[in-house]
Amino acid sequence: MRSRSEEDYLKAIYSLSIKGSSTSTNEIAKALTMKASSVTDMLKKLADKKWVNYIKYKGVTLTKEGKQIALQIIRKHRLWETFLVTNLNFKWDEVHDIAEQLEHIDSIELINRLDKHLGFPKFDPHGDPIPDKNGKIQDLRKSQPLSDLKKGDKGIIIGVVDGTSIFLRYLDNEGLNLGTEIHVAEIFDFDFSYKLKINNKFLTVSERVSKNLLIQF
Amino acid sequence: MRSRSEEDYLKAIYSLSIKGSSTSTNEIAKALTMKASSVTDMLKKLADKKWVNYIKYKGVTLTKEGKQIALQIIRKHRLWETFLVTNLNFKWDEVHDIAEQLEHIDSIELINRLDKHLGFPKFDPHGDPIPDKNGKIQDLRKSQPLSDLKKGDKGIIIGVVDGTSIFLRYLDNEGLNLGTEIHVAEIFDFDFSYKLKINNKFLTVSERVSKNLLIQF
DNA sequence: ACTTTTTTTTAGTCTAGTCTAAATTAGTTT
DNA sequence: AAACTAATTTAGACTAGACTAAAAAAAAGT
Repeated sequence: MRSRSEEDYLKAIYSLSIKGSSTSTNEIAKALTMKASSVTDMLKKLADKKWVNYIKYKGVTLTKEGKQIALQIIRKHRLWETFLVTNLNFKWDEVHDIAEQLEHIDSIELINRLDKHLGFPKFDPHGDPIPDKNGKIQDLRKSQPLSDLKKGDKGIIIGVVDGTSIFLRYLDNEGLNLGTEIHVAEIFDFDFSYKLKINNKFLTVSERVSKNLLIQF
Repeated sequence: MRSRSEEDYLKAIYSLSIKGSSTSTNEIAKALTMKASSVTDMLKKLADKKWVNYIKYKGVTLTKEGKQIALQIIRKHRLWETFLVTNLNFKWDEVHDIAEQLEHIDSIELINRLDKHLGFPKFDPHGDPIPDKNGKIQDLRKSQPLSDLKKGDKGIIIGVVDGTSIFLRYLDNEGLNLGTEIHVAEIFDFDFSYKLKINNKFLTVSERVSKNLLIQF
């Protein structure tokens, strides 16, 4: 059995090792808002359980088993987020904290049935890929920021680069939801803002927004 | 904030006070498979938080606030059970352990939306009433055990008296699901077994079963 | 009413997971 | 390479929530 705390650490280590391979004590501490000394303690426990490779002062990596556990937690998190948005009509910026709790519910059968119920989605409402029951992640969906599109291009919104709450709320307000089809009507050279055509209405967004919105390739 | 442990105690005390009003330390210990000394410790903490009225050696009752909390946990438990059975196709005997975890997820918004999604059900798959968001419980559904019916009577299965796993599995196997309409074709005097007509098929059940099945009035 | 049994509480111990403060190691600068 | 700085670990303390064993109170039996 795994404690909730152990799962939080494994997930954090996984996320941090996406960029570089090895992760430092301080990085983990910051990610979990804990003190470095607490992290050291836990890393020893995780190493005893063979979920991480840990060498004093040298940082930490996940073992195969540790990575598999992390992927299953991420799978649960993203499936629950999908459920909350598509079945319970939550906005995509409201679901994170609830999914953070639901991801620790312990039942493989539950999560496989939820997966089926949702139609085996490959991406969550933020556009992040959902690992399958074996931990396999679909090749990243081909996408580019809106700012790479040219006048006349079309595409579908499939995610965001920076998922902060304020930004997601803005998108929601403007009707820029996941799955919305957009059409670049105009690009204004002087400030690189984009005039979009969406369902026969026009909307102009700033350069900043255009760099943050991911459009299906 | 409440810990999972505190919630488990409040729920147990609520369930035990359905019959008698006051509950003893030993009863709680047995219900939670803990030692009496652990229960005493926790009762003091719950009393400090004004969730129970506790007098040494004299047993314990819930305060208004404590009862309200217990009802909300029961509400969550039963709504999740309903979700698992009606949306994810679990059998009614498979859902208890999972609901036991889900009932501690902390989000009022989540549970209200789940309630709406399920169509504001008044009873869970076991036939137990679901408290509403104010903790109100609908008057118990009028029901009687099958053993009270006479030859020729009709009714709908709405619950069970004893919800042990073996029994529920038996029912499932025989096609005796919640909501199934039954018709008493014959009662055999020599052993009080019941011959039922269900969707034009016949099925005989023992006296024991007939006392355990609740039929809508 | 006195003794025995049962129930409940107290006192002290243990573990997981956090913290602070001090010590150690690694990295960087001169 | 010595000295300083930053990162990491160690040592020791704390809390919640469980436990065991012993003491105290209540209930039951004679």
